[in-house]
Amino acid sequence: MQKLKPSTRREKVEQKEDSIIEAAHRIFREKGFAKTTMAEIARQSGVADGTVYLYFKNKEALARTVVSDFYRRLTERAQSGVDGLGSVQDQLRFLASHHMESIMNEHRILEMLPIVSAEIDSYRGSELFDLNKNYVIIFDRLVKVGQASGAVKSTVAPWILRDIFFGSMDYGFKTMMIGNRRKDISRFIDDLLGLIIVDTSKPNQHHYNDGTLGNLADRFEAAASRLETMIEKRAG
Amino acid sequence: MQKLKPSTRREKVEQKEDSIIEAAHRIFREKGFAKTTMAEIARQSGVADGTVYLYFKNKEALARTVVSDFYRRLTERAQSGVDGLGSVQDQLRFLASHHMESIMNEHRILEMLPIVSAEIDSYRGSELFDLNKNYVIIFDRLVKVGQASGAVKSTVAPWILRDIFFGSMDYGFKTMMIGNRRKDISRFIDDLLGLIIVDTSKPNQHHYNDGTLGNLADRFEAAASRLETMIEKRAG
DNA sequence: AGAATTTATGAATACACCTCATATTTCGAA
DNA sequence: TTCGAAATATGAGGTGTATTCATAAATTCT
Repeated sequence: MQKLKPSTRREKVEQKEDSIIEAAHRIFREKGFAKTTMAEIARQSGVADGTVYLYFKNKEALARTVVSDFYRRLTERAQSGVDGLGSVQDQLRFLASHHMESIMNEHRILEMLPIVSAEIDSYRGSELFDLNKNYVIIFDRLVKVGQASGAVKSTVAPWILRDIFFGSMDYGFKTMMIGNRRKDISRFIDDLLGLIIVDTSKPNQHHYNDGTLGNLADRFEAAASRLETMIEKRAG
Repeated sequence: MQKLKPSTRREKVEQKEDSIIEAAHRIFREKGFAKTTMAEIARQSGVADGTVYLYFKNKEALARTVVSDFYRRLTERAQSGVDGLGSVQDQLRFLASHHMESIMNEHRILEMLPIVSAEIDSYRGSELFDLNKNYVIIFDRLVKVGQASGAVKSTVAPWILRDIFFGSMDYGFKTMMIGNRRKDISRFIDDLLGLIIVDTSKPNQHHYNDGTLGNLADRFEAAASRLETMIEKRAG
């Protein structure tokens, strides 16, 4: 399981730790927390049962490390993806797609979050709390910019928008998993963003539902456009 | 733990089963699935360890019963609460408040859902799946009525609205739990409903022909949405 | 090289779920 | 009321898995 020949002792130790984390991630991801045994992790890491406990206090701590690493990767990919895009709309869309894809691939890892978060009391200030915060702050920053430019609804508090954004997706993916409707994901993301973003074509309107004639016309055109797109797709 | 003197044998047996479920619910609710032991449940029910297994196949089945009962109570209270209200807006608001309150009081029970739902494959068609369906259908019905009358946004597919509604709350409650912000709940519900409901300040929801332009747009969008659904169905 | 320290091992322990041989209770027929 | 069969209850023991710890091996230091 080890990749390269280690030169220093420290490297050797770290490489062993990595091989344990790797095996743990693989098995947790496949079978979830309860059905994963420490013996299997030890076997796949190529170490003895007891050795795992030299690196991790217990099964929960090991799982916590795996979840932490998941969050780090998630954040890293999200940030670098967002950085490559120009408009807030595109950035939010990327963030949503990326989040959806990630939780679908690793939902077993995400399901371990309540298990490894111990008591909610002590969750605050924990490493996991910070990692989650670090991740969602990417969304917060986009919303801040978006609200300033009028691209994102200003009628809703940013932290509430954040809960709606991530909460909807975490829940929606389950629905789509169960219903075998992976193809509905992009529709889901479109609709979700539609509730948050003011108007993709006119980024200066503050209220979607302001009842003015101009807004009415915009909404009419948007609806017509959706129908056109759909009918075109059927034809071509 | 038993409440009244049983008269028939059947009653006695059922009362014992109830006392086990009661104890299980109390302890699961307090400590969650993993930290709850069957021995403790047996002790608090006033039966021997082995007796619990005469009533439930294993710990998971017992937990499943507890979760099922939770859903039944949840649905019952939600439906009767909704029935006593007149406008769709009020009904949705009640549903949201009731859901929030329930998951805050029994989040440990809700957290057991993935544990007791076995494999996602077999979840479909299971008792729990049906119970969940029965619960969320209350929302679906309100949305259907609301979209027809223009009180609820018609730009978003009902099943997506449902995921957004429940998903946002399930996620948001955690944020507010952690942040000790119970007082923000009503603000949260207001903002969430604001995204779904077309216009809160106009409670004359029963008639779609209120003559405002905003309502006109809603009616157009509702029609477009119906067309979308129709075309989609024809294609699939 | 040899001592000291770090790291690794896997048999033994602890603990929780669950089973099952046995005991008790219930209930209807004699 | 008594007796026997069926239903129900018991808790000691089996099983599986997390975790520990006495011992061994490997590494570093002198």
